[in-house]
Order: sequence, then C-alpha cells, then structure tokens
Amino acid sequence: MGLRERKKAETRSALSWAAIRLTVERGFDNVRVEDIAAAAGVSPRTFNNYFSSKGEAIVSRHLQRLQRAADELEARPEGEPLWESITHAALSQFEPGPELTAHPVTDRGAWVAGLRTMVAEPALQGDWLRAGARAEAVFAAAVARRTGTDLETDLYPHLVAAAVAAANNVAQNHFLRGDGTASMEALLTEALARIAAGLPPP
Amino acid sequence: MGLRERKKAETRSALSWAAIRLTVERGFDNVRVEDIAAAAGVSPRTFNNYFSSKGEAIVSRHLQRLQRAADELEARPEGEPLWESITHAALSQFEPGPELTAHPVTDRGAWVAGLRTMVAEPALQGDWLRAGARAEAVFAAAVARRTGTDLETDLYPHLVAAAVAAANNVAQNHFLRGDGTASMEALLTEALARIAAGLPPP
DNA sequence: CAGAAACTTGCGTGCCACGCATATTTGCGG
DNA sequence: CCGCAAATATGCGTGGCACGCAAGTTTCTG
Repeated sequence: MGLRERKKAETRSALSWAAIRLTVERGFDNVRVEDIAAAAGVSPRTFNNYFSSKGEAIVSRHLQRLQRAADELEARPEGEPLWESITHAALSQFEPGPELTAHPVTDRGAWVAGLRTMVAEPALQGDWLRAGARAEAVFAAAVARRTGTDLETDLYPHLVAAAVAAANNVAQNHFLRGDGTASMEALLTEALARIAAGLPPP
Repeated sequence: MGLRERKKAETRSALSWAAIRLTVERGFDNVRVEDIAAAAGVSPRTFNNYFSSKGEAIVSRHLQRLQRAADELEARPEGEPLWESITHAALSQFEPGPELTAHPVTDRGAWVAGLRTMVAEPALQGDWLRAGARAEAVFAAAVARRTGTDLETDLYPHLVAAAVAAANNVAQNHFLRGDGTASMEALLTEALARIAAGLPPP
C-alpha cells in the first residue's frame, strides 16, 4: 500500500475516532464538525471529503466490523453447515481489533455510559440502520457465493442476510436494554439458533 | 373526534401527501420545505411542527401502513396459528386505503417511475429504515400479547418482529429490482414461509 | 360567552453539506 | 534526482434546514 492510501486510511480513521470520542464525551449535539476536524488535525472542509455527515463518521467503525463479519463468512471451511458458518462469522465481529489497544480508555464507567447515550441518540438511528443495510448487502453476496444462489433472481441470500442482520440487531438491543448478565455472544447465538429453527411459538 | 384533531390529521395528511407528490414529480432535492408547505396551504414553520424533516413527511404514509398491519395482527382470531396470522397481517398492508381514491393518478407511467426514484433516493434510506424500525417495535408488542411472551425479558417477540420486517424488506426490494412478473403478495408470502421454515439451504 | 389551552405563524440563529477554485502533496517516468 | 500530472487538502461562499421563542389566532370547556 502506497503512502497515499495509507495516509488516507489514517485520516479517515482519525476522523471517525475523533467523532466517536467527542460524541461519547460531550453528547452528539455538543460536537461541531469543526471540533472533529480539529481533533483529527485536518480542515473542516476535509471532513466532508471523507464523510458526508457526523453520523456517517460515527457509524463507520460499526460498518467496518460488520463487513469484517461478512468476510469471515467466506473464510469458513467449505463443507461446514451454513448456519454454523454464519454463527461463527457473526460472532467474529466481537473479537477485539487493533483499534481497541491503540486508544486505551481511562474511565471505563463514563465511557460506557457515554456509549449508551450515543447509541440511543435519535439523530443517529438512521445512520446505524443504513450501515446495517450496507453490511447486509455484502453479507448477502457472501451467502450467495456460498450457497450457489443468485443475488439477482433468488430470494434466498437476501433473506438469510436480512435474518442475520435482524438477529444481530435484536441481540444488540436486548443487550443494551438488559442488565449485562447475558453476554452479547450468548444472545446472538441464541437469536441465530432460534431463527434457524423457524421461530416456532414458545 | 373533535374539530381540532380532525384538522390536525388533515393538515398532517396534506403535508405528507404534498411531500410525496412533489418529490415524485420533481425529485427529492428539487423540492424545498417551502414548496411542500405552500402546497398544503400552511406556513413553512408549521411544516416542522408536524414533521422534523422532509424525509419524515415522505415516509409517514409508509409508517402508517406498517402500523396498520401490526393492528391487523391483533385482530386475527385467537386460535389461528401464529405464522398464519402474521402472513395475513403482513399482506393486509397492500389493501388499498381511502387515500388512493382521493388522489387519482393521471399518468401512471410517470408516477411509477417517480416512485422508483423516490424509493431509491439515498437521502431517504435512513428515513425508510427508521420507519421500519418503529413499526417493528409495535409489531413486537403485538406478537408479545399474542404469544404471552414478555417484551422486556424475552427475545422471542423481537425476533419475530425483526424477521417479519426482514421478510417485508426483502420482498419489497426484490419487487423493485424485478421486472414486475412476481406480485408483491406472492413474494412476501414466500419470504415469510421460508423464514418460518428456518431458511434451510436450498 | 369568557378564559384557558392548543395551534399557527414570523423571525432569528446556528449549523451543515457541498460546489468551486486554488494550493499543496504524492507518485511516476525520464 | 527532478519535474510534471494526478490526487488530495483547504478556503470561501451559498442555499437550505431544523428549531427556539414570542406573539397572534383558533378551538375547547364550563
């Protein structure tokens, strides 16, 4: 990778990280685009060369994680049953990436609280969902390749991708709503299993 | 219903209808809030008393339809199998409402073309998804009542609602992508059946 | 019918996304 | 090692939008 691309990736990462950090610290609408750009050491105008809104910047890491999960699906062994592969791929998004160690959190309590309010921010709901939809599309492509179905004509890959996205969202919401006794991994695994079982009435 | 509420409902409807019509005719960003307000016979400032953005106004009819489907679920007979009730409820959103006859479309071809570009408009994607999420929440409540599950502690009602929303979206996207040979009803029925069958690999 | 409550409207403000022109940086071939 | 072309960063200006606030105006209630 040339210097050009590397710098671009760094700037992008710096911007999204700054957007998240400032939003967690101060709340979404106490952060101007100007602040984010300044924190990333770049001009305000440049911010909009990378992201078309504050929300997009904040959500971009989430999107990356989801896309990594889709890649993971393609990396699963060929013979593995589909839903097993899917479960592994979906769980892989929680493996901590390098960005976690790069920015150590000093006050974990305040950080988590800020994260919760950020995730709950109404102005960001559309951005989260859009990111989910984009990830769903690439996931559908992976499912299509894996199952030999056709993205254009078959309902199947889209249905599977949408169902996985649904399970992911439900698990996430339940996790945020709950008291933290259930792990995210357990919730997601259960959600996927139930969907693969056809959601029979309890 | 008093005069007050009736007028409010009328204004709201007029605004959303104007927003849709103008967007279909001219394209999303050739329509100012000012135009919508004028078309509805109301001041620009009043527009924002009803909707907090153009997108919300455009999407509001869609949201109503989805919420009607959730109501329909509660109206299904008590003994009916859950997925049968769900399918009926989901299909009910396509029954033409009174608003269709109130605003006859003159040029159907141009109208449909405009609708397609409106639905594809990137700036509206978040709004569509947000509406879907809101409808999903009320659908989950209906499922919880119907199955005797708990919205707070159980994953089940949320999973079902999310899966139905997923099926709905997939069917809709496939319909828009396709050539119109498959009916929306058939697509949605198939999608729901597949999900209720646990999405086995083909 | 009078007062309260709800709704509408006009005005002002701060912010934001983005087009365009210009300066700066990077990559590449000589 | 150098200079040119392409990519990127920046500054500036514009149009638009969401919303707070403070009157007006309409509807409801007793």
